[in-house]
Amino acid sequence: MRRTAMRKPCCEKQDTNKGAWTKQEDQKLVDYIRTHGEGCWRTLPKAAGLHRCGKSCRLRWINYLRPDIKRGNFSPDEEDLIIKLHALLGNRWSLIAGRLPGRTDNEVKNYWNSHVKKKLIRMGIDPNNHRLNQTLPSPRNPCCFSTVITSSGSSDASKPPKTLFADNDRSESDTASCLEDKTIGSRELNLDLTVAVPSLSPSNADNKRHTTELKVTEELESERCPTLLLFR
DNA sequence: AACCTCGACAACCGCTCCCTG
DNA sequence: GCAGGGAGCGGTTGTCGAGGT
Repeated sequence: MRRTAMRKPCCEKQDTNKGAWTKQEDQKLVDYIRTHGEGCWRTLPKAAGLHRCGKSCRLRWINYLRPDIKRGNFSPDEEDLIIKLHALLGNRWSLIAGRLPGRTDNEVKNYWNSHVKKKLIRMGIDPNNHRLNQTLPSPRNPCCFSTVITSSGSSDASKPPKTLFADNDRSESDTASCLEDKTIGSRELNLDLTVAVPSLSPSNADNKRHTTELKVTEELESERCPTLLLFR
């Protein structure tokens, strides 16, 4: 890591607005990007006549103003995919969001933290490593697993589970060891982890993405993530 | 009606990555 | 090879509205 002492701030703090964006600011940003395109976020605020930090502009555009943003609730399919991808990738929200058309990393992250995480915890699953917690839910009452088990895309916890315990008499230890023994990788899930390339030119973005994909692939090769079993 | 709590989500901040000179 | 700078990412915080007491 490189830390540069006395590094210049990304913007002149005393001259920038903070907090919620106004309609006028949104309009200025949209108009500017429509005319000039994305890029050079550092100079954009000044050029667009905005008293905002470049980072703030970028975030506002990416998370809210972009025309291809999909607003509204996440579908059960999307939720399942988020859980699967999180099991594979961890907190790499941008990679996860890349698999969800119209969704942003911030949105996925927020959804994870406010919905999915709690849901998994309720089901006795550690959301950090996707493993069953020490205190396993009883296999005789497996409904607590229904969200992650259903492979049809439904994540409605009120519906009966499909399969985790095909044999409800399976012991807790059997289940745990079964989960522990499985090594799941991207190939088994048939997940193409290539992130959609934006319409911008190749260059920085592509190079970065390529590097990230390589890293992810390497990690997946050796990754052991037992709870992915639940999704198949 | 007033207050409190909680959930959802927008936005900020600090850090890291990677390109360029 | 190194330092500086821009862009992107993820964690965290702030704000607001809904629901409960």
